[in-house]
Amino acid sequence: MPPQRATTVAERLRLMSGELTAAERKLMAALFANYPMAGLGSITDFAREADVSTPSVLRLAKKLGFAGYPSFQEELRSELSAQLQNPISKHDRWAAEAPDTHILNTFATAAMENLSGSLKLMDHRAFDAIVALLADRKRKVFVAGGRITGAVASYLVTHLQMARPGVSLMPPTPTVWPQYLIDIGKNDVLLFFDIRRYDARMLDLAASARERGAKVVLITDQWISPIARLAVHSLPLRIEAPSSWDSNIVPLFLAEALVAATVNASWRETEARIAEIETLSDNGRRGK
Amino acid sequence: MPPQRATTVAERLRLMSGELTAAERKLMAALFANYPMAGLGSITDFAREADVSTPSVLRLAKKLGFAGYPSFQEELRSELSAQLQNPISKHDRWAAEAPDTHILNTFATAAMENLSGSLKLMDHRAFDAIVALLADRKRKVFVAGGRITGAVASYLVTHLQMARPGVSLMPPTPTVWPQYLIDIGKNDVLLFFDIRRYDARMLDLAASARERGAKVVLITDQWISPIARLAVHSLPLRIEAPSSWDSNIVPLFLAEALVAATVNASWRETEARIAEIETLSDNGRRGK
DNA sequence: GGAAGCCTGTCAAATTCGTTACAGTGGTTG
DNA sequence: CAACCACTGTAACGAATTTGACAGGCTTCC
Repeated sequence: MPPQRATTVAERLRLMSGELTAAERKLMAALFANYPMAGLGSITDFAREADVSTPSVLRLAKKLGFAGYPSFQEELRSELSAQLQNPISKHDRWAAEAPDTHILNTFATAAMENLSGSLKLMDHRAFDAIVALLADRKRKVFVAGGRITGAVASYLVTHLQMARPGVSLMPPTPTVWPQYLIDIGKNDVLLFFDIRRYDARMLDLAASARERGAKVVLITDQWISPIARLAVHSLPLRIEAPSSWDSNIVPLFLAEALVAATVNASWRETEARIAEIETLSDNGRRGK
Repeated sequence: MPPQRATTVAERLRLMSGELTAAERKLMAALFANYPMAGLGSITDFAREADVSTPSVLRLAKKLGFAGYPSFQEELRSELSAQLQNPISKHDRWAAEAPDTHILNTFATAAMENLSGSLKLMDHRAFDAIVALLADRKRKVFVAGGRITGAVASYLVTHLQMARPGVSLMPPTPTVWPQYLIDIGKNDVLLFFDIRRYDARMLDLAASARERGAKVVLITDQWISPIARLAVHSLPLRIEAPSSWDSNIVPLFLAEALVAATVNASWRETEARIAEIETLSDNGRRGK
C-alpha cells in the first residue's frame, strides 16, 4: 500500500521530477507516453520500453515510496479502475488534474482548434509553391514581421539561414528599409508576416518590393492583410486565443513547416551546409 | 498474438459463453465484475478472485485462443490502452486533400503530440507558481534564451512588457550580461528557455543569478537542461519534430499561456496599462 | 448400478520475474 | 590529477508465477 492514497503515481512523479536521475526521467517519459499501461507489464518489459535496466525501474518505484515493483503496479491498477468507473475521465489529454477551466487547458484547446482550422483552410499547393520559392537558391529571401510577429520572422530567418545562403531579416525600423530594398531585385522573395493591426508601412514596403519585381509572399490571419492584393501567394491562418492578444502558435508552426519542407526540397545542397555549420559551431565552442 | 484482433476479449467471452464450464463461468463473472482490471494481476490473484484454481484460468485463456496467461494479459492491456487513447487520436483530417505524408500533416501530428505530451508531463502547480512570480510587480523579471529559443524569449518579453513594468530581455551576447546581472537582486526572477544543445554560459548565468538571490525559472525539453538543479521551478516540454531541428511550438505555447495567466492574475493593474498602451500606440500612429 | 467422459483441483517442474550485491562509468571537488 | 560521489548496468540469487501431469469427483448414459 502506498504512503498516501490521495495522490496518484503521475502526480507524485511530477512533484519529484526535479530530483529524478536521467534513467528515471526516461522511465517517466515512457510511462507518460502510454499511461499507465506501460507500467502494467513485467518489470522487464517496462525497462526495455524505456531503454534502461530493470534495477533502475525498481529504484524509481522505491523512490516513489513503494515497497517493490508489484505494489507499484497494484497502485497503478487501482488508479486505473477508479478512473474507469469515473465517467469524468475525459481530460486525459490536457494537464492532468487541473480543472478544465485552467488556462493551460483552455489555451491548449484554442491552439488545437487554430491549428486544425488553419490546415482545413489551407491551400497546400500554395504552400508547396512557397517552398519552391524558398528552396530556389538563385533567389534572395527577405523576411519581414511586425511588432509582434517580428519574433516569428526572426525565428524563420534563423532557421532558413542554416538551410541556405542569401536570407535576411528586415529590421523592425522602417527608416533603414531603403538600404535593404535597394538589394531586392527581380525574382527575389519577400515574405511577410502580417496579422491584425496591419501595419501601413509594411503595405508600403510590399508595394515597393513588388514594383521592383520581387515575389511577395504573405502569411496573415483569417481577416487577411491588405498586402494580399500584392502577393503571389498568401496563407491565412487562425490565431484566436483566450487572451488579450492573438496567438502566434500557428504562424510559428507554419514557419517550422516551411523550413522543414525547404530543407527536404533541396536536401542535396542543404545536407553539406548543415554539417558544416555543425563543425563551425563545435569549433567555436571548443575555442571558447 | 490472439486469433482475431478485431474482437475484444469481452466479446469473445460472450460468444463462447454457451460452451463454458462452471469454473470458467465463475471466471467470466469475476472478470466482468471489474473489467478488465481483474485480469491484469497475477494468475493467482485472478483465480482466488473467482474462487477457482489457477489451472482453470489457464484453460480458459487457451480456450479463448491465447498461448498462455501472459498473452491473454497483453491483449487486455492493449485493448485498454486503445480505449483510453481513442477519443484523443480522432484527428479529423488535416490539410484538405493533401496526402497524409505531406509535411503539413506530419508536422501537425507531431505538434499535437508534443502539445498533449507536454501537458501530460506538466505540473500545473509549478505553472501557477511561475505565474505568481511573474505577476508580482515587486519583482523585476529577466528572460534569457539561446540562439534558437531567443525568438521565443523575445516574444515573451514583448508581451510581458505590455502586461507589467520591469521586464527585460537578456541580450544574446554574454559579454554584456554583467551589466544586467548587477541589477538582478534578491527576489527578482530570471526565466530561462534552454533546450537541447544546452549553453554552458547560460548555466553560468543561472548560477550567478542564483547566488545573488534571484529566483531561477526554467523552461526546457524532456532531457532537461542542467539549469534545472538551480531552478525553483522547471517545466520540461516535448519538442520533437520531423525536421532537422527541434520544434519550438510548445515553448511558444507556454509563453503565451504564461502571459495570459499573468494578465488574469493581476487584471486590476493590467487593464489600465493595456488601455494606456493602446492610446499611446494610436497617438503614435496618428502623429506619423 | 456401473462405467465412461469430462471437469476440476493438487502437486511439482520449469520458467520467468523481482530483487540484491557489486563493479564500472562519468562527472565533480579539493 | 587523484579521490570521491552519485548513478547505472551486469550478474546472480531467491521468490513467485506459469504451466503440465495426474488423480479424484461429478454427471450422464447405457
